[in-house]
Amino acid sequence: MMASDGMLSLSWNNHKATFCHILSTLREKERYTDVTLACEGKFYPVHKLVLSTCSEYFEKMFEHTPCKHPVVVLKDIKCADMEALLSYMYDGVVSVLQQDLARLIKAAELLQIKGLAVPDEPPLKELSKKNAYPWSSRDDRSSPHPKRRRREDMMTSTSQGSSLPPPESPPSSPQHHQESNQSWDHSKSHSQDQREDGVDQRVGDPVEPAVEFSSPKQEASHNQEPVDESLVKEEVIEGSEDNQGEGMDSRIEYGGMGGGDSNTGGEEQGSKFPHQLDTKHPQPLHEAVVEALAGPSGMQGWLGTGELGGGFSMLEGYSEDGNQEVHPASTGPHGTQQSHQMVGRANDSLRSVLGGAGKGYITSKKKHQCPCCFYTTNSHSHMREHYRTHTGEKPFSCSSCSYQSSTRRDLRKHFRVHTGEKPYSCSVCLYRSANSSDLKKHVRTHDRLFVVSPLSPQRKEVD
DNA sequence: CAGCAGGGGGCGT
DNA sequence: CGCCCCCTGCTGA
Repeated sequence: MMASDGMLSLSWNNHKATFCHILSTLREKERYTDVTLACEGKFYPVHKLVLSTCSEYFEKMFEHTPCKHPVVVLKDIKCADMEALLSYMYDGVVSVLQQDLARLIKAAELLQIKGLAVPDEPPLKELSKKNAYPWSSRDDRSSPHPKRRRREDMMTSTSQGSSLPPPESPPSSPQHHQESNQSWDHSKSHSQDQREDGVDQRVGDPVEPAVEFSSPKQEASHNQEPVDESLVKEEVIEGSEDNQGEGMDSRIEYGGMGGGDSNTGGEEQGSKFPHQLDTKHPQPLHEAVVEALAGPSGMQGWLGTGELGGGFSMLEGYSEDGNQEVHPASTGPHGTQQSHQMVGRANDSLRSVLGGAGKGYITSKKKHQCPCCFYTTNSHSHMREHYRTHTGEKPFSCSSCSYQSSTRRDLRKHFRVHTGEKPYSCSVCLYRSANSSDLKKHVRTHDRLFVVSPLSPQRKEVD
């Protein structure tokens, strides 16, 4: 306490600690929370104030979000990382396994968490000298900021001098932590429903009712076996209200053939903030990601090439509908298949990227980045279609058999099997095909038998 | 080799 | 968004 001219300066000795403690307590009790972060199906009611204070990204997001209690769905951020980051933001400290550090940093950079991804006190001198975000340059990656380095040192050292209890330590296997927190999830989900205003701010879709997030998740959590976790995860992230629209006409009636089960499949609309994120991350998180790939991430097997897609907008909200009911056509352990499919598709996608086929996936700046793989496209509808390869969603059902497809096109193509329609006919023989590709394949057989003389359009048999 | 299916890109509306 | 074209892989005759 200092006094001068009769004025007393009252100092609250442990103000910071108390303040942080109160904030954490408020968060624990979900008091005054005004934003909910949704991550891997978990919901984190938090305070805009804290997020805005700790992240310019969130600050900007809330600036553009008039909604009272938005729900921000963060895709491709592990809930363990999210919890760690929240602990970091609320407590100023977080414990992280060394093997999870790179991934955490990556998440922090995506969210522009001050002190982890960006300096909490930007060096003004450097700002004037270099660009506005010197910490985001590649050069800077090679030499982490003092803040991060200090934190790394702290985290790698066993003596964590913090009096604060360690946060939920990120599990070695990110696929399993979800179980351990399920009861918590449910409480969060229920609290979610208690919010007075139901307008959600979703990364992928700014205006979606909250119930669309929580209900499918709970249903999935209750009904699915642990083995379906990957599937559950997909469901949780996804909303479902648009399902209705597409699902209604998903079963196409061809030639008046019988109806069938109504499918409530569908998809969601485009995203808004991912683009913002892109613009705010002009530099790809290459190094951090590569770092992360060296870790225990399940993606390392196929991400390990270090070849990253252009935008790499992790928060691209390509969540589709939450209706993942197992259709009769889908036999076998769906969840397990799904997991395998995820890897397989990812490999396919990677092959596409690396093989490239001259498409320029890597270098071109495409708008939409699949959150599950490297696939990028300029077309939102193509992305939704592609995303179904990860979710396994097949909203289009054949009215004559149990066939289901992820696209209307495939269903139409399939239905020719029933109708016998073969619109593609060979100009050389009487061959007809229901599939244009098959016709092309067939024509190639002719090409092997005939050559066309440049002087005469007539084909000559060669052998 | 044909049939079927999955998946990506381009283009018009 | 829907449609179309394309390529590819798998399977069975």
